[in-house]
Amino acid sequence: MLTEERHRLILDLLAEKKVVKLQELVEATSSSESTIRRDLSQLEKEKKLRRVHGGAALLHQKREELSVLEKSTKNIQEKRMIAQYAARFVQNGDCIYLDAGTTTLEMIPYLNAKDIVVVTNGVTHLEALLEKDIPTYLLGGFIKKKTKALIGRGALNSLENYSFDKCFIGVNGIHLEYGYTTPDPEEAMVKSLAIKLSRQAYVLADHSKMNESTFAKIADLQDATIITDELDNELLELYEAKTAIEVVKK
Amino acid sequence: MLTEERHRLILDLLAEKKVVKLQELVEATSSSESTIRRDLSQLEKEKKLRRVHGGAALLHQKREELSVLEKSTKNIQEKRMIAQYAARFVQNGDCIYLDAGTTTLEMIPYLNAKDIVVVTNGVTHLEALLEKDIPTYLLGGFIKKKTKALIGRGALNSLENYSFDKCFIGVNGIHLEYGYTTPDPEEAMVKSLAIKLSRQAYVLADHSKMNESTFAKIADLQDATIITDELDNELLELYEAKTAIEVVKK
DNA sequence: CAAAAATCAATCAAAAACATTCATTTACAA
DNA sequence: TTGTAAATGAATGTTTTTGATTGATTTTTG
Repeated sequence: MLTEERHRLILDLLAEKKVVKLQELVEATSSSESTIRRDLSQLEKEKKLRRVHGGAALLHQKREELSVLEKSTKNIQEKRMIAQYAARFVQNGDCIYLDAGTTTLEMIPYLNAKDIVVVTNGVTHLEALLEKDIPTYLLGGFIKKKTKALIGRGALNSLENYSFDKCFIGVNGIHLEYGYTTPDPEEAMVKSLAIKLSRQAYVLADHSKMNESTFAKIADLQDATIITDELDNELLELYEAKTAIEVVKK
Repeated sequence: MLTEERHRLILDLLAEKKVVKLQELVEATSSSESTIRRDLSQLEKEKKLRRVHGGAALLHQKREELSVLEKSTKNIQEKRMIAQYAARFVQNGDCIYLDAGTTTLEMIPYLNAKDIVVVTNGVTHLEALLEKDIPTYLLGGFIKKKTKALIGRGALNSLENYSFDKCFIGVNGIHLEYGYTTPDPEEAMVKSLAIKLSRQAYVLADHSKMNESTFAKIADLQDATIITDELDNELLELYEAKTAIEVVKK
């Protein structure tokens, strides 16, 4: 393949996709990494594109990713730990429901079981899921602007058509007496139904959510297995008396 | 083979392929490398082409890259023109369905009617819709990776719960005999149902789609109003005999 | 924070493509 | 036919391109 051809192909692919990985280009052109790197360097010199770690991007590009990055730096370590732990429960062939929310979003990179199918109400989850080539179904319904979660009657109707091996739900409060809670009743209904439709339900929450309760109840403690990252022994015993609980070690 | 002949052949091949390898020319002309090199040098001097390592390329490859950009920009402008025109049909209080696809996506910035509600199967439409603070419902269903459109039984089920004042559908073919068509049958079903559920349906397509047909039929011509950007008078009359059609002026 | 993995730049030798030269062939007019 | 100029193809040494390798750097992971 001619240099000229490669350059053209690279720019075309880039125009189409906004960002391209080096490996994709290696595949698309059947040439070596070295060659592609040289191409990218040259094209960058010619101001045709911008190199980024792992590939290349269009010159003038939005910084959506940046804002996502900024947003997620805070509790991310803890959430990722929980997410990674939770992802281990997913087995080959499982049909799982992934609740909207950052913790469940973090699970996706660790979903390495084969032949799984994912249903979710989180629009933000889509990109990551498709990136991993996981067949994905989205619930219908009303879009909640702030969280980009699908809620309402449409979401419940959609959900009723499925049943799951496992579901993974993010919550805002876990409380010995009040069970699992979240601030938005509409979201609570979706989470609640997802739990009912699953053979096994997992609730993901970092330690700041323990012994807290918020407005809308999702389910009773015993309806799900808790996955969290910290809990002193005294409380652990109290919770263990009521339901299964997994505490992820740091 | 005559020199003149060879030169003509080279230029023809080049015009067709944009880039041509020296070896290809050697084969095509049954002459030696040296000869072809001389030809290329000469033609370059005459500004008929540009030599590149390994062969030759069209002279204004750079400009042509631009023109690819221009072309896509032009296409976008046509699409935007159609989209802007279509957006005028949306009135205060309307419930509308926006089909997935780039043309309907372009409509969103022009949706300035008040109190409208939008239902869509295009995940990519979401951001723009929320940006404009338009209450939005998403269909459920399976996510088609390439287009990020929601399709399949889930989408149809979701769709059945609604009915619309107007729907705006992108198509790949408009044909006097075969009606509206699109390549993917799954998408066709969704589009078809949306049209059935709407009091008034609009089909958006630039002129390149006119008199074309693709695999899967969506609906008959008379089931929707066509909005396009170019059509000679003769054809216009033929179409007008069958359905309403709006031709957007440049 | 440290280890592991991925990505990167720099270097080098092999392969491909190059310009140049020269002997031979071809075209064509004398 | 013959002379001459243009065109051709082969041979030469040079330059460019390429893919592999190395160790450095960045990013991800635990």
